[in-house]
Amino acid sequence: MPELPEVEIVRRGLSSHITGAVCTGVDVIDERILRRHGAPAAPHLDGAQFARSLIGHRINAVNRRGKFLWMPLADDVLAPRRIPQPQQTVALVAHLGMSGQLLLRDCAAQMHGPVSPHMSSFDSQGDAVLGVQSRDVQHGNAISDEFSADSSSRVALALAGPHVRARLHLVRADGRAIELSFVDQRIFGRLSLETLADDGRGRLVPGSVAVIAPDPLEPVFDDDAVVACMRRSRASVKALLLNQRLISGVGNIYADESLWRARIYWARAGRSIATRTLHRLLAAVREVFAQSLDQGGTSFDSLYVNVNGESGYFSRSLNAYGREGRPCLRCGTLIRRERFGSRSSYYCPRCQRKYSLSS
DNA sequence: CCTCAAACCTGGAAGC
DNA sequence: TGCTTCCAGGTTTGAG
Repeated sequence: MPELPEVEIVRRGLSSHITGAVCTGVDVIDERILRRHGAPAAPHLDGAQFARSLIGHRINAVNRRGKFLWMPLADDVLAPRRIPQPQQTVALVAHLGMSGQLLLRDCAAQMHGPVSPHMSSFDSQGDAVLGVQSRDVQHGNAISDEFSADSSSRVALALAGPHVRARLHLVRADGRAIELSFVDQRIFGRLSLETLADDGRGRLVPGSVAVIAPDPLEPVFDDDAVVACMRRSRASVKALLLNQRLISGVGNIYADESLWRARIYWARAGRSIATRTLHRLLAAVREVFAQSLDQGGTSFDSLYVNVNGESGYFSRSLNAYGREGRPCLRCGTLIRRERFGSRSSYYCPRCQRKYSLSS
């Protein structure tokens, strides 16, 4: 499943391929991808609204914090007369959840000539000539379909392939047409449109990102402050690592890997661990991230595929996660698994002592 | 403050 | 073989 390094790999791929591209069409194949996380009945755009808000906008950049990706959109090229509201910049926000993938595909058909800021291929009503398609496959009904004559939900689903939940049609500045598909088997991933606001640290972020802390790869991440916070807490060090309001981007896999690397038992309370050791833990988190990034992202269950559809390779580098009963690669002791809430923690009982030794 | 569990999903694995 | 149940994961929310 995608964690921070995988998301960063996706970000790099997207950034190099679609920065500056204009959205010319949107297919929402399964509206559940548009729901908000958490709140069951939280308001969200329906597929048609989502498509309408996206079409005609230019993707200005691809940013990341933790496991969140967001793409700030340039002023509406369909309504250039509208007064720009710099404080109200909207971004397309994506979270891959457990099984999400963002896949790019070059379209055979290319547009003629470069895309200008005032594309003639859009009409004055703001509708893209390429069409707005939004379907709810669960009900088999086309919500809005300008090509209803030659397309049906069944056709759309067949064209989409398995687990494609949404698709953006993009045209780059060089005129090349590209499809960006959001594929997600388990539908834990999310797509949303959110306005950007200052996060209090001088960075413009979407609302859903404003509530989480910086990730360890950001320059603003403050090791001393985070360690101090951990030293004050009675919570387990693993719970602290997974607390997105303290550190973002660390998931279950990399938490176990980092703890193994720093030789810390997962259930020890933060306040029971020496300041020096906690600094070592943060360093270990970065090392594990860096190692994963070097290898181009990880995949141990083949659900994760990078932006071009290639699988990552990091699975072989896991030292603790998923290795119950197999020898620790440092000391040979068998890796154990313990329940951590409703999930698992893997650790080496020899390298990661429950109580710190004299050191 | 902290922990746990539920809800959201699917499909593979395990149990019968 | 075929059915049912369980489980995994990230995130948010709410109860205790």
